[in-house]
Amino acid sequence: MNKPGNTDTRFDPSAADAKWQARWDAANTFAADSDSPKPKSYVLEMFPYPSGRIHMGHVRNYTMGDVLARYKRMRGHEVLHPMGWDAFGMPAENAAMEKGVHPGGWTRDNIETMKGQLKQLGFALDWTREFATCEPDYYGHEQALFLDLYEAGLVYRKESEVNWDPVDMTVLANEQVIDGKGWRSGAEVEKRKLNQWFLKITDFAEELLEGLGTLDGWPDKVRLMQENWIGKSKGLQFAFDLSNGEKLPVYTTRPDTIFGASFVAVAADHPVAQALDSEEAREFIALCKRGGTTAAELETAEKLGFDTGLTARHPFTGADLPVYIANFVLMDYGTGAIISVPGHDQRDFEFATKYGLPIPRVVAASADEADKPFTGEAEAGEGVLVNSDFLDGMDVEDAKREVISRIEAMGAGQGQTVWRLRDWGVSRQRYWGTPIPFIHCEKCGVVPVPKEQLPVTLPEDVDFQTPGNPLERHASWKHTTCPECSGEAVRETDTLDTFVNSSWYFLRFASQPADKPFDREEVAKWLPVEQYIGGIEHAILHLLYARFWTHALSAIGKLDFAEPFASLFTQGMVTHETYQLGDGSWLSPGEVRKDGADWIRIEDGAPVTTGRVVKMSKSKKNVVDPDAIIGQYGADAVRWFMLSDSPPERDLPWSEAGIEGCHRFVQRLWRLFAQSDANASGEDKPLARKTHQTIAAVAEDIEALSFNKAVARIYELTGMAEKAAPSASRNDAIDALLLLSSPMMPHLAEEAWSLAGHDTLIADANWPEVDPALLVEDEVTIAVQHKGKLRDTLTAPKGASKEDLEALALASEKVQRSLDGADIRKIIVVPDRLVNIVT
RNA sequence: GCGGGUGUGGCGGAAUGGUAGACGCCGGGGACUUAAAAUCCCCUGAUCCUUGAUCGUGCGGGUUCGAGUCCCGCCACCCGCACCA
Repeated sequence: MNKPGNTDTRFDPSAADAKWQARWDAANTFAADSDSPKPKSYVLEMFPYPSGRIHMGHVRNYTMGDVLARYKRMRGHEVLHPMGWDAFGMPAENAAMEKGVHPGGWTRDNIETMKGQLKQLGFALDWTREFATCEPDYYGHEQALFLDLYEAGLVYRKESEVNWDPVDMTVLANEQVIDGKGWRSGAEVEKRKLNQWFLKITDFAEELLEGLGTLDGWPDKVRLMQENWIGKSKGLQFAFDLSNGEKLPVYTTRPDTIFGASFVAVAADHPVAQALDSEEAREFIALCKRGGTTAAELETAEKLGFDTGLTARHPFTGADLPVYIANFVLMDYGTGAIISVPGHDQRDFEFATKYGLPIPRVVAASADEADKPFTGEAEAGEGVLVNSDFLDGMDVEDAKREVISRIEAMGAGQGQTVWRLRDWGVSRQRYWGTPIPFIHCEKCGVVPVPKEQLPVTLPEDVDFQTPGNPLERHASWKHTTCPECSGEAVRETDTLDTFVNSSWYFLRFASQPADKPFDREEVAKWLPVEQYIGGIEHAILHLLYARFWTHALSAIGKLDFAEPFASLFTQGMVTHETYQLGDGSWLSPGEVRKDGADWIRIEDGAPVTTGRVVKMSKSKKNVVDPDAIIGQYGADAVRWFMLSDSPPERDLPWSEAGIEGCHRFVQRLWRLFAQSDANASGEDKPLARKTHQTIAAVAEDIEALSFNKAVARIYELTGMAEKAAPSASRNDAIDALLLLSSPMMPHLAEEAWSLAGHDTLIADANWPEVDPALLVEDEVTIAVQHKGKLRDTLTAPKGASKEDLEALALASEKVQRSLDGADIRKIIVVPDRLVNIVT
């Protein structure tokens, strides 16, 4: 270390932040070189939607990725750490409607603002690869990929009942309907029939499920959520002979309970139900359709049925089972018809109870409980088969196999796998999205736009004063000629779901040729993403779609790997206390202050109640704007706060006191450096040890993404160095502290590094080497226990023998007092750790 | 209902089955200062008979020389899915 003696003892972020950000930019420090011989690391955070301003959630997400990216660089990796914009989507159109601005202009303005904010935070991003998905040089390639998938038979169009959001006037995917309401608008979703474009994600159901097993770097929670979403179930499909001579296929996962069947039920929109022409039947079907789909309604919905008068012949007993229309049977799962076994399925139990149908027992805990009555609910568990003819005595699994093989032998049905996953409807009746590259011709039908005519670009002159799709209303845009017959034709006016945009952006970051979406070899240099970081809210939608695109592109030979993200980390939210007036209205943190033990509104002293600490949201006004905080404390303090205290997967409660503390530490570390004596000499062994232990531990912590622990260790070493007398060891400790904290506080680290006489950037420095000899202590503290409780601690040389430790422990006065002459039965010695005396 | 997770001081949280509460925040006391800011030092789980001891990681059991950590049974809260046959 070589530092001028008169270094200012205050660190001024307002000068240093901009200075170093400009240096990194000028030197292209963080541009990733695909041809570098170094090992490659791709660190990616979920790219933001340009909603207007960066919020604290972004800051936390990108700070974590940044620390990892900078750390990897210091570890000699060539790091790809890009940033871009998920720039299509409805808020832009809402802004257009509300403020009369163009969605494109609004979006591009937001991008500029937010990019400036990200730059202020000093992220080590490769801005040369930046793109926005709303520009033709991105979405044009997306259209090409969509056509590739079409050629591979993975894109199709069909009329289907869709979830129509009456407020946003658009179609929603199943995944975008939450409790029967639109995920964005919150409006009650209606059913409509429309011609829709679909992606055949179901072709990959098995693959996507199996792939989860290879994703060791993913949280179990997310894998499980995806597994449940894909929803594989194995069972039996077989057909009943109906009394009207028709066949009725049903699906069941419990073929073992077939002898317990007491009725058959079909969905209201099942053909068997639709074919009934009585007035009562039509009324009942209408009643079912009206039934709400919200969680609360489903929970409390009474089981309702309508006896069709038809009967179904049991394949083994020959008994005639009544056929009902039931409101709890879903048309789009299995065959839309079920075989009902009330004894062993709760829904069937409720239904049978209501309509007085028999509830036979066919599974019991043991054979002698074959006639045990039910206690008010169905028993869905394991057991042994009873009252079931040839199945009696078998366990559930054997009985399933037996029934399936007998049904198969009879030719009445077969074992079958059913999935919960549906194909992905990607049509949106929206302007601000990727135009779907197809043309409708009266003569030739639906014709893909030839690739050489891509991109199909959005028209700029559109109006948003009328609801619905502006592309549909545009005077000229949709009128074109058919690529096949050259006759008059119209363009598809639907645009793609924005989840398509985010399903391949990570490929485009890795490789962006002008003439194609990506270069396969170039992509292979970087992918899969080594560490992907984002919010848990994307556990299913985005992550499943992105996996599907990668699997699909791999299947059609465009990629050499199927899974895009080797490791996934889902960070917690940034939360803040909430403030409310007596009338329930929310106040922002800036409007209130603490007055003694109470909280009041600054403006008029009105009493304020403090509420739960919840996710920052505009509606509860508990937001803190990053810009203001950066202006006040500088980027490093904000970054440090984002990493401190809370484990990254948990929520982080923002507090004024917390950021103050971080600011204090920034200054404290700076002061330690500024007030050090560069010419000091001499060794301080304990400090040197602590330094090397810290280097090793911080590296481990960062690799495990345990930033809060890394932060705590840096505090510890700082504290020890502050108290130590000047020495060469102390200067080494300060050097190490600058290096270790440089991924977290890069501006301070650069400033100090340059003042210390380095003419290179600390961003380009290597992670400090650990001296293994200094990792081990030569003296250790030994705990001495008696009766399982700590009685004394003593110091012993590292590696002392059991006998020595035993003797040392027994020599302790405190231990002797505790023993009080009792007989010693046993002494347990854990070397370098403890001695436990048992009496 | 099904599945998963989490419970440790006033708060955020540490702790390979081996000294519970590292580190930070808040709070209290003191130093420096004309004063303030900044900074520094000390204290800060509870209780008691306070040189010390007892209790203490949601609750109840268990395994162990030793349990926040492992096992069994509960409770509370959070998240996901949800008439999926």
